[in-house]
Amino acid sequence: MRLSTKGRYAVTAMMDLAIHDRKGPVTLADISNCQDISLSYLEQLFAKLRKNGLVKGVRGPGGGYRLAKPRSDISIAQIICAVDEKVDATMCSGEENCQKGERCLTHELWMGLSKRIYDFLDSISLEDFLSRPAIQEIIERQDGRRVPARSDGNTMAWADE
Amino acid sequence: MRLSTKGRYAVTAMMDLAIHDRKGPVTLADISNCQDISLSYLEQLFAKLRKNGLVKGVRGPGGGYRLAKPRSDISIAQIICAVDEKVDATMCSGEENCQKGERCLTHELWMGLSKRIYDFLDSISLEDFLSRPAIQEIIERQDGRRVPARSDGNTMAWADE
DNA sequence: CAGTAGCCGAGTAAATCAGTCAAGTATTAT
DNA sequence: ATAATACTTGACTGATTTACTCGGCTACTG
Repeated sequence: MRLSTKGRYAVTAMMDLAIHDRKGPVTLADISNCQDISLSYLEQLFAKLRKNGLVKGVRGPGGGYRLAKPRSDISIAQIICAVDEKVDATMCSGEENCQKGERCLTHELWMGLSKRIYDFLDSISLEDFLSRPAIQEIIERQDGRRVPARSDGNTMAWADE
Repeated sequence: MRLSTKGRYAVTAMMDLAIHDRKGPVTLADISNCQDISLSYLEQLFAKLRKNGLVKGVRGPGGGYRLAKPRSDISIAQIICAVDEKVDATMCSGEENCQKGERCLTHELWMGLSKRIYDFLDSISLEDFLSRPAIQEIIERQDGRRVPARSDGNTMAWADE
């Protein structure tokens, strides 16, 4: 399992989505604004998240993305694996011929290690993180930056151009 | 903290070093043979490991590398951080102005997450891994591939050229 | 049917990875 | 001392990944 900034972007976006999921679909444009992630990059990430059954796309006006499962059923590990697509940690891809036909030191070492990291990340759900008080504060502050309520009639999407 | 193949190479090499450290300095050429890692790449990794006080270089004939500390005092986390050099997980590098002067969601999220991963990896020492039975087997098998005992008088360094 | 918003693919600059090559310098055995 | 050993340093490279843009398409809603 690889742990890179790519995974962080995905987790952050999923957090944002989880926070606002109750009020209906969330647009990528909103997430892009709030979390400062490029819209097109988000599209790529969400394409993978969708293929892995973590989110559902809702098309048309008023559409956006929704979580495909309850917050508590989505772990950090699932998100990272979805965008990294290379779950495999060993270079011998599961076979044990990595070193001249035999199992290498790395095999035992990294298999065990990455399994434990995976288990750890898999034990943390979106729900777990959202319930932390420090997170709650940030959520409230960021809400100010969000596009005003949709039913308001004026989305102001064009306003700053 | 980043988790990539680079870190794995470093950990594997350190494992190999830890295994044979008792018999005196270990050459990078030996590690290169046993673990199938490019010699020049090992040189780069060990330069960083040395700067971070994890290994000591011993020059001259019969030289090589030694652990700078007891096996039990070297954690997986230390090794990975040494070669990745970017311990920092947030993009705002510890400052909290990542998002237009304020703290971003990522900040809380990833700081907590990467701290827990770090703590986890930091709780595993080289000693811990070496004591595992499955590892012991591999060590014994790999020893056959090693350059014959040094005091033998015939290093055969030129033999296969 | 017009507009919103997801969907898809090609393309790209920059960074990182994994490795090579070449020229050193320090140490030790003889 | 001198040669051999072995670490040290730096420049350089191809491949891959990251993060991102652009352009066009499709499905859906009001």
